[in-house]
Amino acid sequence: MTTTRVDGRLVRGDNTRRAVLRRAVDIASVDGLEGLSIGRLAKELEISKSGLFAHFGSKEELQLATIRAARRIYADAVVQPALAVEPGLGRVWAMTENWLDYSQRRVFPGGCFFAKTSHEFGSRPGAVREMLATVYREWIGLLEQTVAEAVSAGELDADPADLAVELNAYYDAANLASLLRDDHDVIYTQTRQLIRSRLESAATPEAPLPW
Amino acid sequence: MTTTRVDGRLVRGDNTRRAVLRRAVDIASVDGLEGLSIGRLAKELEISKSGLFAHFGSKEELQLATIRAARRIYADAVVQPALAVEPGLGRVWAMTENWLDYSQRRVFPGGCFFAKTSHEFGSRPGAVREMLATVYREWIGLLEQTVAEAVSAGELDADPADLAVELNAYYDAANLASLLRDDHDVIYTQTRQLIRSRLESAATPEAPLPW
DNA sequence: AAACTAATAATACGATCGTTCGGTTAGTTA
DNA sequence: TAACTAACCGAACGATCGTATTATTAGTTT
Repeated sequence: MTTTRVDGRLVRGDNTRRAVLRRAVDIASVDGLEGLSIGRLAKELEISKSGLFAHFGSKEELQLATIRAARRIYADAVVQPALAVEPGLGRVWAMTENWLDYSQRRVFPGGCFFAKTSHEFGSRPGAVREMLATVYREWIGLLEQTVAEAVSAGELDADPADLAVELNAYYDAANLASLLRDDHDVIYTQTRQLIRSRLESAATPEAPLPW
Repeated sequence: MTTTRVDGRLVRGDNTRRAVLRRAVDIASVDGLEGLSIGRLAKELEISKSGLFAHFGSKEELQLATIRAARRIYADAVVQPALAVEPGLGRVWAMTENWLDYSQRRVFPGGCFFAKTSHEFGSRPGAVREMLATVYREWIGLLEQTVAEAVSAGELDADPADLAVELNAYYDAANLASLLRDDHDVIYTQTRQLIRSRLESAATPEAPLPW
């Protein structure tokens, strides 16, 4: 068996690391970054606890790596497909559709990974909270910029910072409702309609409506 | 020393129970209902672990009792003062002010107890999730009814179920932002303004604006 | 083939978890 | 005062937690 080297790392070890993190994000989305225990993770993957541990060096490093892995999955599911749509109201709507799909399809089995973990660590000082806060600011900033492009294009008339916060509020509310209620279709359908209404009230007469 | 009896329970034991739950809601709002450990709770209160445990019989019962205790505190802080305001747009606004104050004043040190624990247990089947789901439905129902009263009074023109969901979305978004950002004043001021705007857009011309 | 390195494993550590059991204290009732 | 009960405590249980140490395997390099 041959292995190649990437950035001085053996591919064998990197595959393990990837498998660990793929499982880790799923576990954490259900049981949190604290409920994500090293022993359980090793048992489910059928590898040794100490071998797994060696990849990260500490629980906190595992948690940080898990957040980075979740961020990549999130970027692939929500952000990148929206960036393929040209700037303007269409992209704002694409971001909305992608986000609600991401929550509804359960890209993470426990719903939005970041809603879950941000609430878990939001009032616990430390590196984990700092990273989650950074991801939060990144995301709101991206949403704000997306709205700002639509304003520049003359398709929306709104304060980008305000509308970004509002859109994000709708997203998270739908995600939380889906955790506590059984009628998921109702929730996401209602949320889509509410956001359409909100965007219509901010759209200029010339704006082509993307729905 | 004399003790009296209430509902067949000695007051001595009930005082202990109350003290335990008062501390429990604070811990859970920061570290979650799972991070709420019996040993830690006993140590902080300087009582024995087994004596504390005997009051509840199981960890899950402690968690359920903690949710009930938090619900009472929430009712006192948010709901009851709003019910003192006469039905209509004024009461809707009172609910909003009380909620944002409840979050901002940190009635629970970790922010909204229910945002925290609902995210923690939302994807974990069991009695705890069921109780949190019930509290959620209660709360949204109350909000919806409050809006409906304002509609009946001719002060708002909106679908009560929709507007209730929207208001709750704004509340939770402010709470989460306050967990991840440092500029709390900005967050709550912005949220108040956003909700005022939303309510003005739904208010009838005759409605007296309560702000 | 020998030397070397990265990846993984075996084992054990002290701490803490929820829970159980048996005893002790405090206070009521007969 | 004696009997009784509710409240509380001390100690221990098996399990699991994160982490450290030491060994072994797999694969590369010379």
